[in-house]
Amino acid sequence: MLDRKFILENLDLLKTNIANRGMQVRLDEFVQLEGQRKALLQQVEALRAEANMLAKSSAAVEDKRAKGQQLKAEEAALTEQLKTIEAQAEEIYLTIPNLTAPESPAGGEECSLDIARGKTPIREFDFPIQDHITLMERHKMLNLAAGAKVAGSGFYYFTGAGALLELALTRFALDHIMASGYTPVITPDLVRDDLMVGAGFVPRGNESNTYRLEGYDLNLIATSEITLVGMHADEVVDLTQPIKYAGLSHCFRSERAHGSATRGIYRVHQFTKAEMVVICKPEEAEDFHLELRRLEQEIYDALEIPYRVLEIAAGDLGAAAYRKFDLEAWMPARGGLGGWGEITSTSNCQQFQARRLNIKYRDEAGKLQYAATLNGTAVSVCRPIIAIVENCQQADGTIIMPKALQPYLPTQYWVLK
RNA sequence: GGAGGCGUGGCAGAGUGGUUGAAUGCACCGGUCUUGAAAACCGGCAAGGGGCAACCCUUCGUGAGUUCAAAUCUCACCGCCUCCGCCA
Repeated sequence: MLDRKFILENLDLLKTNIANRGMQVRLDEFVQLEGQRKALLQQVEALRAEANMLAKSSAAVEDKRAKGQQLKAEEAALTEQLKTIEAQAEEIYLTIPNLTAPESPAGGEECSLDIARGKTPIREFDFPIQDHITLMERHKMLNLAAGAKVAGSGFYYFTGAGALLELALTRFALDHIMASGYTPVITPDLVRDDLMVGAGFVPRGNESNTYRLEGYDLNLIATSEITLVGMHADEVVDLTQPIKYAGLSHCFRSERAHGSATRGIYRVHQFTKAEMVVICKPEEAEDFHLELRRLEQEIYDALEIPYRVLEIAAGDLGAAAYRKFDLEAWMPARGGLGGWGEITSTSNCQQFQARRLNIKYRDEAGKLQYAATLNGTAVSVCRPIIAIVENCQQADGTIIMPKALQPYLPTQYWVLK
């Protein structure tokens, strides 16, 4: 969230920003409610001040009692009104998005800019190619039918080389980012409602893309970003050195897949992900955002997967993101003719998330400031697997694993025959 | 699962109905001293909100309640610790 005062003092800026993001926010109503809230708050506080003074005074107890009870009744009535107004204002407040970087183009998804390419060129195939489902089933790496039987559509089993490939990918990614000072962390896969909201996710209602546990104040996490950032909620953290995590967790998303571009394991309800999170001083955030993007590019260059880098348009940014880069891998069989598919995403949330979660640090002057938070995907397992098996397939149906994964795979899995 | 105990400022730790937003120590900031540092000594130091300001309001795990008045009493919830039971 943004600072309340900042919002009220920069309404035009906010309105332009909301328009650029293609969002609907009841900003005028918010301003009106805030006005009412402050007026009521002042009345309530005046009554409380009077009651406090009375309680501390040396008046006779009987007088105190009579006057005090009267003040308390007045205060209770006004407080009731105040709570209603506050709740209404809060509801809108939570929908106000972060500001947007000047680099982010206005407009929706189609306005995102293709700004860079990976080192690996797109391969020309001189034989009819197969999609990841066919390839993985052939090599007994994937069992979609069993996933559907046991947990429903959108679930799957990784077997044999598939299972080992998940482990190899995550371990490779962790090693790579650990070398840049990221601490590996295995987090809970469940999280309480308040931290979910704090991180910017919606646990309930139509807009929710996440699972909630019936009877518990708990949700399956959509990303370990939630638990990694939530780890420091309500804390004053030491940012002499930035906090850098390499999180490993399962991720759960309830969104439904449809269309040929999402066949197989492109969009699933559960996947394993190695995630990078940085908590730093706001003035360092831009640099770390570039570091996260660089690490992502290094990982997919090493895996020899062709990709492009997108500067994400305002309309496709999450509410918390100030700026976002996506890496999209070339998936040769996607949608039949091949296509780009998102494999990573890195966002600079500036102080937006930290303000919600109350994560602060002490600056050089000793003052408390909100920290900046950033996140980026290292490896979100399913989609890179699609890219690897489709890009590395041979005319005879064998798959040659990227060299970078060899240290993480038994030798008999270096080439899947 | 049974029994008991605890949850106070960045940390440790006093405080059981009214002048306690909270003793004390550590940490931190400023100063004296010192060639410099340390030590010692002096002073400052919770957060959030409202107000031009004086100043006011809120916060002692969370929520509800009792009272003119709650860190302090009651209830519920959350978390932590100890012992017993159960068990990898």
